[in-house]
Amino acid sequence: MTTRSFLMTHRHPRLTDAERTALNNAVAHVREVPARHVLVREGVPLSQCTLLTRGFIHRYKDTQDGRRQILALHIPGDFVDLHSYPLKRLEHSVAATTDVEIAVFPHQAIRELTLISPNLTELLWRSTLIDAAINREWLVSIGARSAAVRIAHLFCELRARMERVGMADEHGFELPITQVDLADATGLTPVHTNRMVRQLRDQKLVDFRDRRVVIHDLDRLIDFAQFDTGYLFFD
Amino acid sequence: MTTRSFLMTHRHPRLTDAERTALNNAVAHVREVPARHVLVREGVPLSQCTLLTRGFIHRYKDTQDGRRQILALHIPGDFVDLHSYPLKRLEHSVAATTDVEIAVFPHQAIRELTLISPNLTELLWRSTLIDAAINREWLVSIGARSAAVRIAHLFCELRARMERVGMADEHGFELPITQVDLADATGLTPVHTNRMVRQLRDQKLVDFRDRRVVIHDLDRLIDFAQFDTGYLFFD
DNA sequence: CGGCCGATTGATGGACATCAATGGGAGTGG
DNA sequence: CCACTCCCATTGATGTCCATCAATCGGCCG
Repeated sequence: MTTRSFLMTHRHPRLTDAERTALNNAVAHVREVPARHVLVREGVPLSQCTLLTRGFIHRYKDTQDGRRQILALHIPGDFVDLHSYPLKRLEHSVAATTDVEIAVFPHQAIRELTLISPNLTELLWRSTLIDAAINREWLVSIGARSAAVRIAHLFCELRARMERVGMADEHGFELPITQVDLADATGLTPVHTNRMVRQLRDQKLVDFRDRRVVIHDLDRLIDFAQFDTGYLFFD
Repeated sequence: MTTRSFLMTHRHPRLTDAERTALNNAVAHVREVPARHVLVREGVPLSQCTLLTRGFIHRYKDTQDGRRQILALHIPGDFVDLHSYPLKRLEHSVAATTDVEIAVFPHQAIRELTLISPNLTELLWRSTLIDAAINREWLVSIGARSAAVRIAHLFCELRARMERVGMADEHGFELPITQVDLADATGLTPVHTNRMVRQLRDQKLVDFRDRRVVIHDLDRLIDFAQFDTGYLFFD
């Protein structure tokens, strides 16, 4: 499977063909993992990274009192835990949200990439920082936005990211996560999440049902959600 | 001033003397900036990074409805916006919380460092990722912890980080920020923040007053705050 | 068919927000 | 040296958003 292009490298026209090839060759193997499987457990020393090629993955942290905070939702094309390369371990866990297919990059292979190409290194570094920018936007959402806006904002973000990899258009996208997941991502209870989802539906802003997000009027949703793509660094 | 060691490189014994020197030589100049001065505005193209050498800096984002979410608090020794190097711009703003002294690193100088030393590159990369880990812990705090615990947790974090640079001990530390800042960092209103600060004081867990955090029993505070240093990657 | 999970809805409670006012300390100008 | 102002801390009263508790329903699967 190493003949296949795992990374959306067309987004990075500055990469040379050699760099592109090296990147694809860094994949040790491809693996399928069933939904809910925990890929990485908090604190465990790691020696490889995961690129998601199919399905959804989330990163999360459990608190002492039994709550779960989802820190990130990943879509195909995302380097889920590239930050484990410089950090050596993660301070959170990683799990498959749905059945997934992943490409495994040994840390050693990434190290070799960084040795041959500062350019590629910067690309990878940048990728981990865009993840961090998304973390910060979620911080703004949870800290300063109302429940309904928070949910709408997340839908906008996921739509924008998924559109980028051809999995969404202005009318919506498949989102195979539960309302419980959505609640854990937005810092709300499942019950209140359900009510807010209903409210957004009633207001005809966005309809999340049957694992699918349907958008009636994207501009109106974006306006409601106070959404600005800037933090996704699509440039 | 380039003879002075700006980075806490003793924390990274793997660096060679040459690397250490190169890092220190990458400083273009040192500058003083008064409290409240905005160092970086959201979205503006950047060509340099800032290392904080004295005082406090915060990173924040203003929302449409006039709220401010503080995304990070920085203490001396922190590379405040190193992520602007791979990202070229920031999606948030950066401001001096107090009067500060900063060391300026041109992106070009950082680029040269990355060309001569993959080792150093990884150190810098790692530094930006630890910042991201802190972002995520704040996400857990705001999303899943009560107001009082949230505040206590932030005090624990700052204490641990400041102890590392000799600015705190088990009994407390100077924290020259206002309750309004604390509120904006924790996603609470200043009024409720004030009540929680008082409650923490009454419970003799931690006393934040007169720009100083006084801790009676650190173990008890850590326990109350559900604080675990793991995410700070002190290893 | 029974059991389980996720979605849904109602009733109630509580944590935190909002509104409003006072007080104190620091800086400024008369 | 004393008003005056401004910012920050503080407190009370009230309101509301979201949490909690509890129950039902539907679909899926063994």
